[in-house]
Amino acid sequence: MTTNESSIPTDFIRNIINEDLRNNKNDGRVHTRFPPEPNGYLHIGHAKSICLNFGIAAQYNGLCNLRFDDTNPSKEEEEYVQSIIEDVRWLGFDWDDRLFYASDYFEQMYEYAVQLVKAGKAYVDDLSADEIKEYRGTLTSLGKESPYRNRSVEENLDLLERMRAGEFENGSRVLRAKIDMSSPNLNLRDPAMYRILHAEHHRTGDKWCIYPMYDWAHGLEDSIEMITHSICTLEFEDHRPLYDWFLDELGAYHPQQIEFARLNLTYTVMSKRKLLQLVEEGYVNGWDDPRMPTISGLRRRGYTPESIRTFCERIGIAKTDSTIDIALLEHCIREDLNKRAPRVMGVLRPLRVVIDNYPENEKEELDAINNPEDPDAGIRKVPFSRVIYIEQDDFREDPPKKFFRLAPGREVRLRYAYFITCTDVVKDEHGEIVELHCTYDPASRGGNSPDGRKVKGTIHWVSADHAIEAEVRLYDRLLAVANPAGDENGKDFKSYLNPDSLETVTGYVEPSLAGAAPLSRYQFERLGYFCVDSQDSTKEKLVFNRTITLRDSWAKIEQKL
RNA sequence: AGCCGGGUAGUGUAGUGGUAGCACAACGGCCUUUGGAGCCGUCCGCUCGGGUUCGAAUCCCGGCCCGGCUGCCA
Repeated sequence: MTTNESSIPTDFIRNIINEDLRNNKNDGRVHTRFPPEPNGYLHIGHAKSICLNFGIAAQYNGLCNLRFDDTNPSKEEEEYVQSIIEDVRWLGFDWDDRLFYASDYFEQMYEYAVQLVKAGKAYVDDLSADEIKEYRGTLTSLGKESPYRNRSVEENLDLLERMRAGEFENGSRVLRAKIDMSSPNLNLRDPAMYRILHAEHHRTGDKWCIYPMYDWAHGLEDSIEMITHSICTLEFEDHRPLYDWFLDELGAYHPQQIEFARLNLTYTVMSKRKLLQLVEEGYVNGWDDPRMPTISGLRRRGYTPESIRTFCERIGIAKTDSTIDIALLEHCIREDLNKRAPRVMGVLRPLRVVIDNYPENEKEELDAINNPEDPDAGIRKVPFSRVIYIEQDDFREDPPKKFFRLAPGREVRLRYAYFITCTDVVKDEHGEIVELHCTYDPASRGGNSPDGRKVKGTIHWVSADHAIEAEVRLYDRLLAVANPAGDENGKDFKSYLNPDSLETVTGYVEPSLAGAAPLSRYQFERLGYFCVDSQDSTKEKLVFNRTITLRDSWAKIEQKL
């Protein structure tokens, strides 16, 4: 991909890399990696990490690997592998032939483990999980050594071999690093390196029944791939001494681990556990539900890769725990789509309007500009006729102050069409407005006013006879509060789900939209940006997802009235 | 409580010894055939107390506050 390097703001990680480059550390190489565990779908928080790692590689003329950290077969699945590959690629990044799997290194890791055992730095422990926990001590009390801690190298080697051979049951033994049971850093109190897990691995099948723990595996993966800067999130800060210990004891190539703060977004939950819960308990329709903060959800919602990358650039990188205002994400997609999305007209909540002085059975084609932000986008024809639909919101029988749209006796402009004046309001037996009668000024064709008279409002419309019916899904924030994970009141995040996060309406769109391709994006003038649904839209029945509304300054004015 | 990390406008983020910049948000105005977009402007900040220095957001000491850590998860 092309990266405008000068536009990338600096941050403490790039500062470290600059310094390393100055000192010719790693012979001037920059090599990062994005190492997801294939146990869920990628979300916008991962995008931050992806943009960081791939972005740094691009900026410094380095490389970035895509590596699956598949060390726990009980949680990982091939489905996730595929979705992750698709999502990273969609975001615009490329790893050439450097797609790796931690599981490809299992043999090498085992050999390293044998090396550590031989050096007297690791041992097989027969303690149960509960006992190990007990022996570990607490944040304030020291741990104590396992009675198995001082087995001979020969015995450890034999036991480790038999662990691998499958002689023992799940949980009956672990291989532990022999470090320091009294370390104030709990991670250093003889951490487990291998656990016994008789489980089918999605790539290695039943070849292994012992699997490496994260701390043991991750540094080795980085080392094997000759990573220079191993960037991870803050919660691994306490693990860095362990990362360093393993690599130092082994005398292996030693990348530098650097931690940064993960992304939090207002009105959003980000943990895989919570997202999984939303999917499994049916609060949303799958991982790619357009309300989900997953990459696949954002894609289906209509977000562009560019907008997500811009967002990731603007939020910055630091070590401070922070929560980004979702308004920034929304700003980024509006900004991008404003430049590129073709404009069309669509009416979501139709109100029938009959233009009494317009001839029946007549139809004319009016010119409409495809994108005022892009002169090259050209123009298109929009059909106009005697009966049209306008938005219910664009008419008020009793208009409040500053309401510029249609009202009895008032004149407005129909976008690209004519000036019309409302002459009559038709209601049903419940007093609901069902139809408007208007007259039009033939001299105002195209929306111009030859006599120079001004109208305050311009509204959108579609021709009733020519418009296409479409299902439109109006999305709003999934969560109703800014900090749903806050738990201040001890409430579960699900109690903050927004009951109105999805409203489905049947609307009418102009005929130029016939056959619109899945995932194509449009601005419905005055309403917002909409994207053709990738799953449910067909030639016969269009389905649109609302990506985001336009900024609505009338709503603000109205609020203050 | 022990260890580790962090505190710069409302929210984020630059600035690493020369007196604080950017983005979003908010607010006001201009403009407009989208109450969109754009343009202009306004508001708002260095966690506190000492110290070093001609000079401190930056260095030192102490306090306060926030986050992470007691999986055979990652």
